[in-house]
Amino acid sequence: MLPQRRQKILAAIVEQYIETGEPVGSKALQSIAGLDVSSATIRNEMAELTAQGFITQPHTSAGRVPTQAGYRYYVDNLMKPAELEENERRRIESGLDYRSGDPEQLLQAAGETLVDFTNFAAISTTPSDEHAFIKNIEMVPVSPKMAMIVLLTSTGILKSKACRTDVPITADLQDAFSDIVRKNFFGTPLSDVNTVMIQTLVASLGAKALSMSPLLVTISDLVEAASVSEVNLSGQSNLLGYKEYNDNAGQLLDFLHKEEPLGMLVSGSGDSDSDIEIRIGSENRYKELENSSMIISKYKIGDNATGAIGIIGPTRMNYSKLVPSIKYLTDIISKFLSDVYEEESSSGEEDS
Amino acid sequence: MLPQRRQKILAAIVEQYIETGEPVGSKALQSIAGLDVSSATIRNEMAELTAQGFITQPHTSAGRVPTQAGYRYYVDNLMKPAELEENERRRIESGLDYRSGDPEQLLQAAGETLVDFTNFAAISTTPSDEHAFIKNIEMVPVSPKMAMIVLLTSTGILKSKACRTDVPITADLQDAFSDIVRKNFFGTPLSDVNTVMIQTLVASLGAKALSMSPLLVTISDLVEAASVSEVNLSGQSNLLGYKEYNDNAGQLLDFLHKEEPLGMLVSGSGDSDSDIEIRIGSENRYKELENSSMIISKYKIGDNATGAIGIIGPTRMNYSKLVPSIKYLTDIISKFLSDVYEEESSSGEEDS
DNA sequence: ATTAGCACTCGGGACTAATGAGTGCTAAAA
DNA sequence: TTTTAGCACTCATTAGTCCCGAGTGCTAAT
Repeated sequence: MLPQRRQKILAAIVEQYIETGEPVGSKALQSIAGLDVSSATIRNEMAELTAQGFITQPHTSAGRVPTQAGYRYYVDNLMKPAELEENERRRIESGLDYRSGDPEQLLQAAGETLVDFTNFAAISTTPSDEHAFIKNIEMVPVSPKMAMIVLLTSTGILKSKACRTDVPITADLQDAFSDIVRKNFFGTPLSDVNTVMIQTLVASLGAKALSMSPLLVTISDLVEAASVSEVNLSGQSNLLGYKEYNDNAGQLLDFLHKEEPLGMLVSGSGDSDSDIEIRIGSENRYKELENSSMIISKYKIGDNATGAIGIIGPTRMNYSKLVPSIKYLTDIISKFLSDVYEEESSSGEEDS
Repeated sequence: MLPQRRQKILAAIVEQYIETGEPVGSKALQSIAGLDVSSATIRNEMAELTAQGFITQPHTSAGRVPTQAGYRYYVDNLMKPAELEENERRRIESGLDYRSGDPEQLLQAAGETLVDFTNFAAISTTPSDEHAFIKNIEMVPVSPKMAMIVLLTSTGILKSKACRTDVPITADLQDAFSDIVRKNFFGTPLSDVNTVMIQTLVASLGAKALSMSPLLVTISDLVEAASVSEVNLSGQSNLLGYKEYNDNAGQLLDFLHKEEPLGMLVSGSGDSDSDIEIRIGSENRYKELENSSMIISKYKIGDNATGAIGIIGPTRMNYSKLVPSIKYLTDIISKFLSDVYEEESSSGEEDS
């Protein structure tokens, strides 16, 4: 634990640097930190902080800049989360519009809101619920040998896909299909639908197997698509403006562009004790992010489904202001989604 | 019309500049242009070309660079579209995968292909067909007071939206709904569905009006969504690499980010005599694009539906190579989509 | 009409000098 | 023992200067 005064100085350095982006020197600190000591004393403390690895100087004759460890210490011990102002609250709320009832849209909107609000890039995932089950499957004929299959899950995710069949689609076929679907899929957890399950089912169909097979494979595809939580990134171009990325912003954008690691980004470390996670610089496991920080917050729907939303920006970001904003946004999302979830859960299995 | 030799020189300048990005001088041209004249003669011609506004020099002691007018003249009169090599063909083809039957996906894939192939940004629109009509509308109950409405158009576009109802959804309601839908919407051109039409319909329902209203409004929304051709942009981050955008790439990306003008970009000038359109620098109506060129190609499905696909990049792009590539890609798209269209058109109105 | 020759221009790189913010250290003061 | 004043030192940054060389435009000869 750092001595009181040194903490104060570190906090002042971090906050000042976050605000101005310039290395901060001992003189400047004198007035900012509210300490009644001379700049020389502060310099001594700063030398200590430097030795301990919390701050560093870009070059000999410059002020100090927080290191990653410095940010970490600040975030863990010194930072006082700011109170959200009323107009900020409103701003966050007004960005979210949840009439549509579609979780994917809500998360998208939440991302956009964060982008507007923070001027960073935002990342969000649609809820993934290991206990989600199939609510409904519909087949909509499109042409003699083509149909749309529509899948709806208990979490409100809707997926659809076109499917070409080998044989013409007749009324009989449709009836048979909805029969099979009703018996085998309704209420089935998404995780239970896999290739083996589909093949076993096809095998059991006997004569109908040939005509049904493509349709069932399509169902499998849809379930797959619905299981994977979608990762959404927006506001990347905001990052271009920050001088810390300067010339190699392209690299970062390219990295963010290929979706694969994004899921990893938010899934992150398993310590679910805290609902908000701050990752600074190389704490992100990717070297492309070594100059970036993420603030990731998990939302919950009921007890099972979870997802995450957060931001990506330069390590020099206003943590104390951003954390409460993201927390607030997450709360709203959780509430919205839980409402719908409740509604749906209570609906039972009524059919027409 | 420029004299033969001057044309040759202009072409050489444009091509050389496109290749190297460096201003090209008289000496260099001597060997490139294949002219057996001295550099002094070439200088005289260059002076003429400069006077005519086709080329310019960045500073007094530098070589020449094509002006916008220079590119234009080159593109209109001098450029010989390159033959596509076999492996380039394959590369384009392999990027497109049209098993899914979903036009939106195909266009998306086409965009990605262009991005990979050209290293520029790609833009594409989904087909818009003024004669498109409603093929099917389904209602899928989700919870007591909530349903998914799914719309399918004759062009294969599928849209869905959640809808909250004021009264619980009963089997009766569902039957009534599909009855109304069948009678009033099936086969209706998208353009015929509008607020007035919906209101008239609601008014005619009498007692059922209250329960149906939200559902019908949702249909209206869906039709709206299906009518508007979606604009897709990808590969923006590629543009960061080009030094012509240097420091203000952010501006361009921001511009491309807000979707609104994108539709305008591709809809463009009405001269439909040529299926491929090249817009150089300020020929694009937006000042953010004054250093960019677009190559836009229109695809057709049957006789009605059209859309566009193209690229955006710095004016210094290899027009003679890109034009045939994009043309080829467009041909493939047209073919793919037309195939499905035929299939669907021939399907008639069979119902289950 | 073409060409050789030449003076001229000017961006960019290399080098130098001056500036000044900020430091670390030392020795005196509290 | 802690704090402070003072001072020499470092080094990024900026401005100034010089020089090089690619490329030009012009003129006079072919």
